[in-house]
Amino acid sequence: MEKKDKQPTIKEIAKKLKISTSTVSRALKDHPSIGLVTTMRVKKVAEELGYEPNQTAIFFKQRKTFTIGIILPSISEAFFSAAISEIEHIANEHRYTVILGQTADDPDREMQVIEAMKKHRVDGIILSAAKNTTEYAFLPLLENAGIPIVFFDCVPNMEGVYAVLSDLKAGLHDAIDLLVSCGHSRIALINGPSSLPASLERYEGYLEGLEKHHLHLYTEYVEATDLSESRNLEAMERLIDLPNRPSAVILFNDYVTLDAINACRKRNVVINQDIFFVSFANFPYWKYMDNPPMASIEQLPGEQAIIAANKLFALIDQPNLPYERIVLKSKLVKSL
Amino acid sequence: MEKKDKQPTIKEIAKKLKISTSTVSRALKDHPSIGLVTTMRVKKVAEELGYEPNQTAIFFKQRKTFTIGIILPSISEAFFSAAISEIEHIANEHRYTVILGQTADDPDREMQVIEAMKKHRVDGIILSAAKNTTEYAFLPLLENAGIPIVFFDCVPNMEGVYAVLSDLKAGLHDAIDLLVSCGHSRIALINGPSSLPASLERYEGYLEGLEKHHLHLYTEYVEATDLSESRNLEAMERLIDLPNRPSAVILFNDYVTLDAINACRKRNVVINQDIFFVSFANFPYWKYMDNPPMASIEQLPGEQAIIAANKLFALIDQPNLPYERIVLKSKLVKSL
DNA sequence: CTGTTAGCGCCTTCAT
DNA sequence: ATGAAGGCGCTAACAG
Repeated sequence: MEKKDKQPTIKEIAKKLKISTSTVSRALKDHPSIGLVTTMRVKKVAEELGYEPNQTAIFFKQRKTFTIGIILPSISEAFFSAAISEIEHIANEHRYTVILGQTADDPDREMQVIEAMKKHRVDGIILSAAKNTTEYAFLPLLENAGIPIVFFDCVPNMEGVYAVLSDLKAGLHDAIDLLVSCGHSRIALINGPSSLPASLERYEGYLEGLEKHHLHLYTEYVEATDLSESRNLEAMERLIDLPNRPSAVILFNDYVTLDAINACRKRNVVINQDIFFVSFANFPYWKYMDNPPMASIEQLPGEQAIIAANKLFALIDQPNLPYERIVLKSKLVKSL
Repeated sequence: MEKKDKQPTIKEIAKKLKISTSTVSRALKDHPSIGLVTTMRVKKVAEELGYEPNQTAIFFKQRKTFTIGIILPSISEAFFSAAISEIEHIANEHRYTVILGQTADDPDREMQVIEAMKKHRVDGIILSAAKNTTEYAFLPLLENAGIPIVFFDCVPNMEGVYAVLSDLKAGLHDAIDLLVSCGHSRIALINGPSSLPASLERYEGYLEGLEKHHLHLYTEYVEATDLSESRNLEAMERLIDLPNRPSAVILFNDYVTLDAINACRKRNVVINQDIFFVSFANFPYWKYMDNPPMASIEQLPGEQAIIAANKLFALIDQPNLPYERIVLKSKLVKSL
């Protein structure tokens, strides 16, 4: 199982030059106290031997791995892969490496991944929590191990953490303002599972929005789905079948919206004519669709990720920054 | 910069129990020669202290990091993020960690990322090469360092490597067969940059397909784009404006297709009526579109990734497997 | 300027 | 069944 590789070490360089390893070590990093000639000679031999410092030894010695972990429910979702992409960029600028973990929204998997990262001695973690994580048992563990963690997007509802998130409520208010200004009063909501904080937030924003415009809350206008395709379709079909069909629907996210669009197609309900959609944008391809939602509430995965990453690197340099909850105002983007 | 963390070590456990570190080390891994009682006592203390083995030390000692690198042009592209997701899964089953690098299709970045991974002493690398990498200068480096590498999707056109790719030509033949069977004879191709092997392969497949059906090759039916939105649009517009406009177009990939769809919309050319598309599938959302291509040549990112990952883990266990080029037959998927 | 020494945490012969 | 000792590759006091 051992690698057969016999990579050159500073020891060999030292032997070859009949000098000490410390001199080699210093020369290699241009330590000022080493003579120019020695430095040159060392570098030459290093070059010849194809020497490369053994990072694993350095990590070990420095007690630092120059590695951060990103943990997400799912890598392949556009929202998250956009985030990873940005974080990788920033990490790269800081000469850090990124290691990756997927939780599939399973709190147990999440715990495992975090423990694995802790074992790897990552210097920090960026986490978008599994949607139904309720206990953050890993927080004291990480705290204890001195590993800073920054949450983003799906963040615990508590003090004493670093978190970056988008303010969904503001987006919802804007959405309802827009719909009302377009003459809508029968506004429905297809929400996500009630277990999610994200769902609660949307619901509250929805209520507040209605209230602000003195619109009545029809309970049959509030649907919930577990985000599966079939449930998404059913939820939309129920709304379509209502005697007083809503004229506008706000949807939990773009994937729900895609299914809702299909439901409308099946029922011959014409989007942006018989019914109007406002969605939470996770889907970068609306501009290619014939019937996009009239507006999307942009959750800015890239921006969230960038802020989270910068915060993490700040924490790695300076571990005792005050806890902070950075809330990005989600922006309403009109597509029509 | 040093972490203040003072995590417990086997030494502390040893001191506490007044036994030697070697005993602790062995007890912790249930070495048969350690008495049951000692083992228990050791484990108990380890538990109490919240001991966790320092992986960086183990990596260092074992000369193995249980880490693999994935290097891709862009993490956020659906094709690649699907691949990452699968690879992360498999790595996880093998108790391996995944580190990530993006090249943005830049050969220099690619080289840097590979060097970084080499420094990290990853146990293996999975690489989808930058689209315009022509020299694979890193191969001897990795060879030398004993780091196995498996290419996937975008692979070097040479012997002596492990590669997984999909057979685009077969897909193209199927596509042309299908189009001809639907009565098309004016079949165009919007290809990618001629520098890409992937473009060449498509072009050859296209020629072969035409030939098979004794169709004439009209040079004006072959467009190329650098994959930018504007070039994609222009290419399609030129085809639309031809006096003998093609009745079907095969497109380099789905993103080109999306733009081509928009070009048609602008020009009031109705898709799946005035003109038909066959694309290479990188886009999982056609089922939600009103005017999808009539068929897609599926490149199976997930499958490619799974095979590549399995191959890599095989190589990590057994470094001298014969070189192999695994070609997946790309499947034509009809959407209409 | 350069060498000596010691040690990071763990594992592994080799003794006992 | 356990301990002692040495070393992985590199760095960083501390001495010269």
